[in-house]
Amino acid sequence: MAERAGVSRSAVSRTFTDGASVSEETRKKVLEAAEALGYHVNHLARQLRERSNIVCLIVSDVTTPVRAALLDSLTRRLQAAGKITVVLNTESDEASVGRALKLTLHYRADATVVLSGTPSSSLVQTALANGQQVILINRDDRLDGCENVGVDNAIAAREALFLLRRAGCERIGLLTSAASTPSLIARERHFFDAAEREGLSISLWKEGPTTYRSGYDAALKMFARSQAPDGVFCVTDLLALGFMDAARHAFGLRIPQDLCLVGFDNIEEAGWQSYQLTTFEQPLDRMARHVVDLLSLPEALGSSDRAAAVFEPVPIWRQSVRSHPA
Amino acid sequence: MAERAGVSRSAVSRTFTDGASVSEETRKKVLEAAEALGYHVNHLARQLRERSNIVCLIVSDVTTPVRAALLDSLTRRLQAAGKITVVLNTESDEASVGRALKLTLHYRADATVVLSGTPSSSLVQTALANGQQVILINRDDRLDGCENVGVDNAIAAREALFLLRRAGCERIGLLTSAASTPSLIARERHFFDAAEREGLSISLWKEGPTTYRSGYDAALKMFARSQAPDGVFCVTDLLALGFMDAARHAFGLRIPQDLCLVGFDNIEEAGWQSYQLTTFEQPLDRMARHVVDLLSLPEALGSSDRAAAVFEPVPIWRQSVRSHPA
DNA sequence: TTGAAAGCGGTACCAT
DNA sequence: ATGGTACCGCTTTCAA
Repeated sequence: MAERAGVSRSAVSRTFTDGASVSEETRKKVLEAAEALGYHVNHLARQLRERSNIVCLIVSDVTTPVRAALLDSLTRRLQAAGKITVVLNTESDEASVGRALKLTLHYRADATVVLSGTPSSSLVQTALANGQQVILINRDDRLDGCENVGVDNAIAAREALFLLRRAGCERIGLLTSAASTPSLIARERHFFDAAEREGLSISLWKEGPTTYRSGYDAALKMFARSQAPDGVFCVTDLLALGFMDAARHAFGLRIPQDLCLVGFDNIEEAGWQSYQLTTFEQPLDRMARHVVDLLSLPEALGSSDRAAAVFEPVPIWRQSVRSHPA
Repeated sequence: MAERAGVSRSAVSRTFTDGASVSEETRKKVLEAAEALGYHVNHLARQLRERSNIVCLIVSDVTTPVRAALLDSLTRRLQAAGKITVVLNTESDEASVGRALKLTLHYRADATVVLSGTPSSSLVQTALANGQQVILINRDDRLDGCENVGVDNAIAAREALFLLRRAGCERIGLLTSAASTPSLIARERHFFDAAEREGLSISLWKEGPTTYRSGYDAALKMFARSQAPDGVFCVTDLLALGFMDAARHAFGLRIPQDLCLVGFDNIEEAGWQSYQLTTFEQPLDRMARHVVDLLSLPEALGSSDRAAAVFEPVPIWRQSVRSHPA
């Protein structure tokens, strides 16, 4: 202990606590001694009395552009808010997420933010019981006691359908992945609902994981048969980009003349010259900010308000959809 | 404290310490009580006696594909090794990195891994003095006492030049960004060295940050004048992809007939059908594994060996370079 | 095998 | 404003 500054430990503590009363003189002595000894307050020892200030991020597939972007916003903002961000990189299955969530308990995290995968309800309950705040991002299945922040999939699905119809597409398809995450399922369901309301029939295609490769493979298979679609809503930009590449390079299809494509996420790559994908942007940074707000303002809003914040996706008009029928 | 299990705290501790001697009976009692009370060992309180098990990752530009990939490997492997991974998302300037590094001291991190930016030498020294291990990734400037892991930029630069020459390129260029990170500078320098050895003159272009957009803008400017290059080594895939898009779409250049391009990193996107970029892969996962090894085996290797591990980049042959002169 | 007690690095309360 | 002290949750000697 740095009390070779010739003062008590209390004085040291007060020096590093803002709003405590220390004379300028002792303060200086302490600061000097600290400098000499290379002393730094141990933030984790503080945690023995108060909150730990730790926020755990449970995430999988960090390399996926959307995920990386979300992780970026979140870590930035958490850090700005003075939180300690621990990231738990898991698989997205329930067991892995469960293990990760259990770890957060050992770290005495004040809060856990789940970016991917869904923990079992019982595990969440124990986290909650341990005084932890649990925030789920883009999980449409609400769990009791969790706070949710996500994007409005219904709007995007409806608008996507509108765009394809306005373009005069006659055989509309929906491409999704075999990985059924809540938000993907929601986009699918809302797209079908909207189509049904208009008496349209949609062809559904599910292919592998949510990757570029899956989109590519899907197109390879779809255009190898008769009755291929001329307008497709891909539930993810990554799928859309792969789909577009295969349609163009393997089948010589022109976008948007022969085929219209709508994506979702607005990842960087969607704006690249080779793609110019029309898509919907998730306001990730605003969502991240909201998460931090949720952590900071303890119970400012009524609990019903907190339970679910849904952000409106913003359409990004580029060139993969015609503005009129061909 | 869970001694309503009817045992001492010592017993509880021993139950959760492997290799401690507890009778099966007490063990059971403790476990039951823990279950009932929802008790979880506080890993951060442990740290008051021993090592904290915390590893800090200092990183900027998380959305950049290489960075995200590295972060992914690292977090995965650290977690597998039982480490607690705290990520500090900073800007890459020295001041930000410095602030981040200072934070790691407050968290009593056992080690800090710097993925981007370079901390000042003095700050590193205080971290070292506090018993922290500091590992720098892809910083060619060696700092005293740090361990380094990186990729061999010299080989890649030489090989890139070879590829372009074999393709018969006559006006060879080098595209880099204005952000002079050590590894970018190294690639540039080695490329020039190699060219000089062969008596070749290279045209150098620096453009903005290390992004797709910069590559795009660079091409726009370069092909707007006479004497444009017919073979370019882009120090980063992202630059190469932007460059390729502008060359193709704005100038109708055919790749590789009219223009040969070599990148570096082998990000996912480089393999996409629209690009098929010939590039060099950084063995990120092996590098990540090495980092974890460095953390685990305390002083297994001689300190000179540890000081710098350089991995050989592996060439990824695709279609952006001709195999013979046109 | 078990329990008592000391100490890890802090902060907060209570006197002074 | 300052110092003394108890306590946060856990591990580790040391005796029993």
